[in-house]
Amino acid sequence: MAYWLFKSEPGTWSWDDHVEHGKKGQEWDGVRNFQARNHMRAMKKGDNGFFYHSGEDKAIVGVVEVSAEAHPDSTDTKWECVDLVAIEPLARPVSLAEIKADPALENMVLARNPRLSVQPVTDVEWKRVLKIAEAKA
DNA sequence: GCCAACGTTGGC
DNA sequence: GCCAACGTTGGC
Repeated sequence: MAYWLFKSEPGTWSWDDHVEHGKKGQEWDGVRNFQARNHMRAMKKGDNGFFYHSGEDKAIVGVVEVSAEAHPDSTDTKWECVDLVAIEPLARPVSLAEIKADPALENMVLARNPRLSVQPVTDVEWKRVLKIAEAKA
């Protein structure tokens, strides 16, 4: 099982928007970046990911699951996307500042390159973020 | 194939 | 609202 992180502006597409789509899944469309696309191609059905809000929130807010592997983006078939289902919100959002302040997470892609819209997350980082959320909930 | 210019993103 | 960083594009 691999872990990922999906970044979105809440004004454009928020966690709440995603939850409303329920269990049928939702295309993670609009990605126009080669690195991000490569990460999506590597995803397998059942992989988990974090949902991160950029802009005002700057925090990881929820957990999603890959419900369909990479396929052409219906908004632009030259690109590809995966489908995601919202699983559950974190016990409490974990902010970018907290991630940067945690020595165990300082090498997270999110801290080093916040502009990449789809990122890999290691097992260690995944567990650490969940622990922080639960510890301070 | 390289490199400069440009546009976009996102944190501050 | 500003500025720095990054990725992409296009000219050579």
